[in-house]
Amino acid sequence: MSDDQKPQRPKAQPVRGMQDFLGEPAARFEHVAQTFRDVSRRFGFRRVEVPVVEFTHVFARTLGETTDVVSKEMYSFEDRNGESLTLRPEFTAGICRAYISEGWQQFAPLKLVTHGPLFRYERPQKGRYRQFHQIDAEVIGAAEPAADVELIAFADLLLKELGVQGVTLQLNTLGDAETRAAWRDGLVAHFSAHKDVLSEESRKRLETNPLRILDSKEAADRPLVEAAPAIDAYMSAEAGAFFEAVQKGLQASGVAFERQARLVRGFDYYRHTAFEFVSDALGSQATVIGGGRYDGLIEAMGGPHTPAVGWAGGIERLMMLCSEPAAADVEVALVPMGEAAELAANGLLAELRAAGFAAEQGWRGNMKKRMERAAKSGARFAVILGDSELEAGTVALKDMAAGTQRTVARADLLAVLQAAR
RNA sequence: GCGAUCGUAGCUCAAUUGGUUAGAGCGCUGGUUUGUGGUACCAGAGGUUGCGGGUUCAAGUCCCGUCGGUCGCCCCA
Repeated sequence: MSDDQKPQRPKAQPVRGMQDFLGEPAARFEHVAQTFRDVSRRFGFRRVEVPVVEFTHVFARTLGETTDVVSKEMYSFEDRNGESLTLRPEFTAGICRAYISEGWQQFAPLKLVTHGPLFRYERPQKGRYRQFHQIDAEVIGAAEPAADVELIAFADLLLKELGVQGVTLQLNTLGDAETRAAWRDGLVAHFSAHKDVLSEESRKRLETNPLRILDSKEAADRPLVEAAPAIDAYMSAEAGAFFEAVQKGLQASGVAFERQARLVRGFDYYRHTAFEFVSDALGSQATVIGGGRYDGLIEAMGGPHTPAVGWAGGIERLMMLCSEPAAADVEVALVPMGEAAELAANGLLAELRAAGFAAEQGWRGNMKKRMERAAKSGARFAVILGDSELEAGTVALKDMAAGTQRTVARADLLAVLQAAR
């Protein structure tokens, strides 16, 4: 690998579409993840960990082998055995694979959350990176509409806790298998009858994925889409009752939503509930959290018939929308002067940290430098410790915001800080 | 995969129709003050102008290529 013949070293640069975070963006990232963990705990969801890499067919099968999603947009490569592996482009397929592999049906119904990096081999652009991050929630093994309600209420509360403004929940149903099939046929008939007016892309979709014509961006398709039959005309009694139950449950939970009859999911293992939390602040990449019921997926992957529902949300997008977190990393900064004080500072730090304080000391520089660093760290208090304080068994406690300073007995410091908390 | 656009200090940007030694602010380091930060003043470090080639007496500036960023198209699980 390293070629010491050549003086030219490779540039230190990230792989295309991958990014490094430090400081404010890193804090926002952590804030989203932290809030997600907290809200998921309140809803009784358990953390699940699954691999970042799976055999390519795990994703290829669920996405449809022939689409260029598979051929072009998955981050795939061969390992040393010539086995085709893929960096996960989404969470659901891997979690379902684990559910089958590990026999997790014994725990059903399972309420699971996870978050972490995902990968898609696309040209990066605004809001889309090759490595990106999502939060994810799934309920596996529950056919009840109550599961959909709880899952959506979870997302709703999360967005509220994050302080995300201007988001609306759009809700639709894709019905059960028969309803969906009948609707699909109805749509194909409708669009085929007006094929000549249809945009070129939508004409292609007519063959591959007719439901997707409904969210075509082409202005030319608008009137046709408006005139297209809604699913309601094809709804079976069971599917209608299910959708009704979800809507009533949301209303009872105080979750606001609006019916969006053109909201669809492309793949045919999706059933019933489909929803998206859509922001008006993000341009074309408007969805912040999207999900739905995928009762057919686990069976399609070779497992037992298992109803399931889930959602995922992009952390980077949520970062852009949430109110900025208050970044107070350090509470107490120690400013020791001289070797003896530096040594003594270690004991103080240990005591403070054991008591739950975020505390640190500057490692270098004269007093001025250390005070500067203390100020930059955002610490509320500076604890100044020099030879005279050591002798007297005291410290100087400075309130950084007020600029006031007083002498405190070393033995009382912890109590004084706790009182000020 | 296709298209547009941009690459100058760690960051944000200057630099006359091509014309001396490529500048500023912020940040960083040190000092004014070897015991006091968030405000002041002084000084310093930091650049092969992304990389390679070409045109020219002369290229940060013009041309070609290449790599990278950004935005869009395709796609969006």
